[in-house]
Amino acid sequence: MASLGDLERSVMTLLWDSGQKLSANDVRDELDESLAVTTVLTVLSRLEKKGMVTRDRGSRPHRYAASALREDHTVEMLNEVLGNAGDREAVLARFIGSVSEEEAATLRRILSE
Amino acid sequence: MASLGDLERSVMTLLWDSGQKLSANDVRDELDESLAVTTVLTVLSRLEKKGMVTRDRGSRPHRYAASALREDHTVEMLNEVLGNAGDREAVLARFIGSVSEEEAATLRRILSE
DNA sequence: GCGTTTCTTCTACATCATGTAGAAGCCTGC
DNA sequence: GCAGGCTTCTACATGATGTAGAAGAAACGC
Repeated sequence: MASLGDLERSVMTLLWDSGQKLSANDVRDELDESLAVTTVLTVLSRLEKKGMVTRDRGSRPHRYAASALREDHTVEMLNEVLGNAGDREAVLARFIGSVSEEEAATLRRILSE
Repeated sequence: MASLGDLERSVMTLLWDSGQKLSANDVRDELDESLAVTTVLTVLSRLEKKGMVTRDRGSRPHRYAASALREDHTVEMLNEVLGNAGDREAVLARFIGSVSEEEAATLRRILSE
């Protein structure tokens, strides 16, 4: 569902990182001066349709902001991947095995709370 | 990289579940009688190119098998998602929070080994 | 060996997502 | 009311995927 193209992802990353409402021009300037503003607007519209950004139509340059936390979106993606997984537990087991010792420690800490 | 279309995913699921080398006809029969065999062959070729299946050219109807365990593929996908995640730890923390109590227990067990 | 049947490969097309942007329409401040 | 900035519409190219016919290759029965 919420899979993103490269430019879409760049835009989302910017919105997530900035945590602000940005206009299409802001986005263009931060991302790539050479992009046409209409290109950015198209992408923002598509992201809005996907429910990834909200648009403030009240202010004159419309302003856009990420509609969900980046972490929440990522978790959604993770669950989507796991949804096509067959044996969820087996996958998690294997995933844990692929994780660094620090992360394992973090996970242990979180799980013990 | 290894993202799959619907038909591709169906084929992989079949190959993973069967654990056998299957011919294009086998796949067609199991999946959807109404599919043309050439369609299945095209998909299998594409999957081969993506490195998802191996083809046994020795036997006459060529036979195809999944080239990796389903779990390994899923873990790969998970890591791909996490690669675009920003703060990995934050995501994992949030993910753990979204998991059922049974799964949390399983994770604890795995982590304590 | 040869024709018939079966498989594979090539080629092709439709559709959809995405990147890209011009053209035209719409407001707003002046 | 009008110029300049914004938005919306429309459009096109590319690549992935689903779909499959046509043609070429190989094997099997005889």
